[in-house]
Amino acid sequence: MIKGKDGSKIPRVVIERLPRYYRYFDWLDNQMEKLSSKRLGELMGASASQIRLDLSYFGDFGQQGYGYNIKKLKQDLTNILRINTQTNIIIIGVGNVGRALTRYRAFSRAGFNLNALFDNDPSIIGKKINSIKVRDVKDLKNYVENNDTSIAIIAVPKEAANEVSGILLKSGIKGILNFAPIDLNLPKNIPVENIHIIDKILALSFMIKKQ
Amino acid sequence: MIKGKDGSKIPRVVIERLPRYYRYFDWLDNQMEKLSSKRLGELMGASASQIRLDLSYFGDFGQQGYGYNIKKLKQDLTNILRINTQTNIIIIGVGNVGRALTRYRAFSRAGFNLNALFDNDPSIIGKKINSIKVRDVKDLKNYVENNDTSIAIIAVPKEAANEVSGILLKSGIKGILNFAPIDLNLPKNIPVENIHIIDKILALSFMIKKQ
DNA sequence: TAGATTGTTAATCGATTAACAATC
DNA sequence: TAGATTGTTAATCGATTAACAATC
Repeated sequence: MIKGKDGSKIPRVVIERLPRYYRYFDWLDNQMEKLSSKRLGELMGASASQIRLDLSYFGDFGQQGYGYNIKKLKQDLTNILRINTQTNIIIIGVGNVGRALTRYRAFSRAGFNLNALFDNDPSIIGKKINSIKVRDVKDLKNYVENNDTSIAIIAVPKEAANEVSGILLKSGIKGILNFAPIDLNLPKNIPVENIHIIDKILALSFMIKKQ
Repeated sequence: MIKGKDGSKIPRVVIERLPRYYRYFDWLDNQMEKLSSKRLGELMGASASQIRLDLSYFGDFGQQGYGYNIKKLKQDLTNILRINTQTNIIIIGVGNVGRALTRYRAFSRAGFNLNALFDNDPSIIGKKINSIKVRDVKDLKNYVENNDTSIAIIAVPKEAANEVSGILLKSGIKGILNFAPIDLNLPKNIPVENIHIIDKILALSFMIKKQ
């Protein structure tokens, strides 16, 4: 269980809102010095109460009568989200999506080091994509066991996703970002975030129809 | 406001779960004939109550003492999510992410027709990507006004995202799938789904740290 | 000091789960 | 018929918002 400043459980919805706060403070930095939860709420489309309660899980960042110092809070969020720490990541599956992520600059800007790529296609194993060698997925377990790796990004077809996630689990991976359109069958102590592109566009499609 | 079978409001969380139900029924089809909400709940990691209540917003699909017929419910979800209808989509921004989406087969499998691409880079305007011509973003408004277009996918840098979404709004787009790491400033009657990859991996990074 | 604004607790709202009559 | 399972209403749980004492 994930605990906040006083040992209380932090709701997952709050954790998932944290990067959004970071985005706002990053944007506001160098524009102004401070702002209140009321003002930030107007900018974000959230209530001032929610902002104060969300942030209070992580620390006492504000000051009565003043508000939040932007530079300071941005720095605190940088630490909380480990943006200032190098985090080693790997990608499994260098098809369409995996290949695009290889070139995704935002990862390195946020402190994520892409260290290895894996695939099962003999025609690309051994080649380099964006100067990173594509390894055989057969070597995945051995690689993760012997190289510090925090997060694995799964970008394989859905038919292969559970086999890959099983290998990652056994190898001691710490977290998984899953792009395969399937729910991974993993114990709930290993954090998983899903990016189901098709689910999003289908929900959109439904909302349009009924509008 | 989006209304269900008896005119009641359908919560957004329920709409966003709908594609997931579709995935399960698609997967179960040809494996078995029927299943109960209890059994489906075990498979999905959800409560039987939630499944029955979620589905009841859209219709009476089950039968007492029997459960849900898989083929029938899959077909019903296909209609509800318009998977059987052609939906015209366009992509704005053919950088890293936009280009990958151009080759994303799952879109056409779910009934989405990618009809046009837009960018502002003179060196790619006029060229073809995956046999679709890249148009000048200056022609975006004119294109959307004169060609039936339901959904626009924004894959431009965050600095350009709000300008693009403003043009789309004025042109009468029906829904937006946004990949830019910024919150679009749009009236709330136009449905938007965000895919913030960096937010997801940062949340994961936090969860790992505190584990 | 007076005004502003925090962090936190209490009240409210909305979503999830439990219970059950209806009925296949 | 008896057992199973639905759709729906009521109870519970969790998240959001409102209120306010503390204090810069």
